[in-house]
Amino acid sequence: MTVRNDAEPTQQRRMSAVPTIHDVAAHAGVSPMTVSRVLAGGTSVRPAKMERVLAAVAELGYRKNENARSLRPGQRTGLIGVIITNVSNPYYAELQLGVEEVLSAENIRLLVGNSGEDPARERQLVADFIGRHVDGLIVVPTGGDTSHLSERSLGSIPLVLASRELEGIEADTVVIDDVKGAFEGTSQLISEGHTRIAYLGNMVSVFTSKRRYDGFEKAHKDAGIEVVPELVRAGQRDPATAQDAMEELLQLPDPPTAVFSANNRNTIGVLRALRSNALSFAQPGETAPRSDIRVVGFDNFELSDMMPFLLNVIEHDARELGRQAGKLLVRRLRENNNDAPRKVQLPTHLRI
Amino acid sequence: MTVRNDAEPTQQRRMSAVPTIHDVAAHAGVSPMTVSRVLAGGTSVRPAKMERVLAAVAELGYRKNENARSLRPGQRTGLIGVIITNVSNPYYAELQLGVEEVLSAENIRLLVGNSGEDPARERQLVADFIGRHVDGLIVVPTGGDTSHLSERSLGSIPLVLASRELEGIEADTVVIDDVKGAFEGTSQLISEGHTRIAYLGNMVSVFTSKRRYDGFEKAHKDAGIEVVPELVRAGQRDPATAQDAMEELLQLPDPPTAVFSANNRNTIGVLRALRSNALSFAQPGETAPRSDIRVVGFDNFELSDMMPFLLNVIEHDARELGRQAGKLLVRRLRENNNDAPRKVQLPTHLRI
DNA sequence: GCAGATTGTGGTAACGTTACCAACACGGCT
DNA sequence: AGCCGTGTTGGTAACGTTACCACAATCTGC
Repeated sequence: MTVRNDAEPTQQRRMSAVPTIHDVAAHAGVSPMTVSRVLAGGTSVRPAKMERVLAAVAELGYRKNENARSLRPGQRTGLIGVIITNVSNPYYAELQLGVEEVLSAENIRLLVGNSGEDPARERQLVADFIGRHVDGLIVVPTGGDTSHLSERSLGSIPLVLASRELEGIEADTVVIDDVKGAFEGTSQLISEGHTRIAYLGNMVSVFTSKRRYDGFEKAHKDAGIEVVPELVRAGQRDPATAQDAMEELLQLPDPPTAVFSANNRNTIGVLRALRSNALSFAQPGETAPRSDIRVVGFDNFELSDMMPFLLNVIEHDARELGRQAGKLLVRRLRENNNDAPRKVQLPTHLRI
Repeated sequence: MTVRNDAEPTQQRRMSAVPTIHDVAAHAGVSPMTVSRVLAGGTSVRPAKMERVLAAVAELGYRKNENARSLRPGQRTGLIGVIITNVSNPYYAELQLGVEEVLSAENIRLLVGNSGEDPARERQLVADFIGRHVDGLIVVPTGGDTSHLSERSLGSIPLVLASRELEGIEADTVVIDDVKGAFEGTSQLISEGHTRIAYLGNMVSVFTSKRRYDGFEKAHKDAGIEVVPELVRAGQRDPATAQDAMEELLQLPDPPTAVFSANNRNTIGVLRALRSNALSFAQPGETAPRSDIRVVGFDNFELSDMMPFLLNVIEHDARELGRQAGKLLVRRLRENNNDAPRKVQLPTHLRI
């Protein structure tokens, strides 16, 4: 039965603070090492002592201090950093949920940060997460300067890029098949006879936007028609600016007959513009607004099926994207290997 | 000019791993203490050395190891745990964003976990976060057993409850004025002449659900009418089950003429049920479904204004709720005081 | 009943950091 | 010249944990 020489302060601390392995050891009358062994799996510990230790753990409500544990060489923190551009976009909230689903099964916790599409903020978050010694990073990159995500900067911390690739960065990546999705959506419009199709999307500097525009363009090319330059509006990041852009398009002398919208923020803006346009021309007594403008939008979103206009969405599974990103990271962590980066591309589906 | 006796392994580590304060010290030709002082604010350090240290920090890309730092007594981790019930509900995603907005300004990072309304999972997350020595907790509690959130269990870790209170737990709390909101929404329906008003919501064991039901009931009482028991459906947690419940109500011999829905998940289910009902009775050629059933729903949600039926929502600001929760926690951390728990109640607004 | 193998246990050190104390240099003062 | 304060610097220890080693306790086989 050992007695700590500094039993007094420990006694005091126990009142308010988290118990340490020393407290458990003293309580069970063993050394801290024995406690550590019991918690590590209980090999080479006499059953009687093991029981005493477990009782002490339960009684004190002891939990390993993960921060102290991870300080020892070769130990992991059990933390990963997740940087998304904006959780308030339900698409990224789903992504976060998918990541958590996979990683919490591995008993890994998430440090979450929103970059808000700001490269400086992303860089700051990465630096902070490295300082906290995360075991890995899952990032939806904003693009621009990527040096903070380079192998030189991250050292041995595995990185998974989600939703967007980055030129010059070799890392596991999960993306969706933007080009094909946009191609199919646009082709649908063309097959219905439309030739003046508007495009609304984010800045082309964003990976997915560029790819979706490429698919939009390819569909035109394959059909032997040309994209109409004055109907292309890129740079809208939220429904409000998208609505403005769409209202502008509707004012044109020769407005588009169909719209391809490259993400859910833009689609919602388009629908709002169409409704305000339809209402301003509505007959008295007519309650349901109508519009003859066909809309196809990338990304599904909640209630897309309840919209008052005909709308087709190119749907894909954001939660699955998060799950896949999580799985790629877990695989890196488990195998600890230097395999070539893996690329996963998830399918899209045009919902009619 | 000191030279580390173990320069060899450090040299090797620097290739792949994160540099330590010793590496910086060696690089700048000073002791680790001087580096620490420079980074702590640079008091009592000769400008020349300070410059050398800062240069070394920049060159090596050194970042404090926050885990090691927080191990010292009296030091904080700069981490707080955020437990929400489900990020895929945009309401809670907004809440998370509001929390982050306030805490990232304080240079505090978020450990985020989803409880999925499962008390056991919540308990597990709390235990884990305590093990990581978070400086504080912001929790949307699921209810049920609350012992893991008791002062005895948390010790000195400050807790802020968001969106829901807990009986028997004394903690800073931010809620919205559920009772008043539900009262106003229901009163609106009653003032329009409705007397057979359905109620759809989550289980009454959930704090907000109970309060919203209370407001619903109070509006009836004040108007001198009675709640119709067979029109009350509680326990739907997602749109699908809410839709089922609403379809059931529509099948009743004497169906409701109005619906009060206690949260956005239920409102969406109600609208889906109304639409499928309207479509099944639609005349050939009629494209816009109609419904005579009046709906008022708690929580605003994106596109609520674009629904094909008349709908009033009781809106409130989830991001502001998150911000307030963050501010309450920051205040506790800063003042380190034992003030009585503060309660903040945010207003709702019936959108007509 | 004893040597030797085997298992169970504790001490020590180290992970990266910083509070505290001691030591040092340097200038100004008697 | 010697003393003392001020300002700057480094050594040491501790935070809570666990790998490694050494030793104690127990169990085999003769």
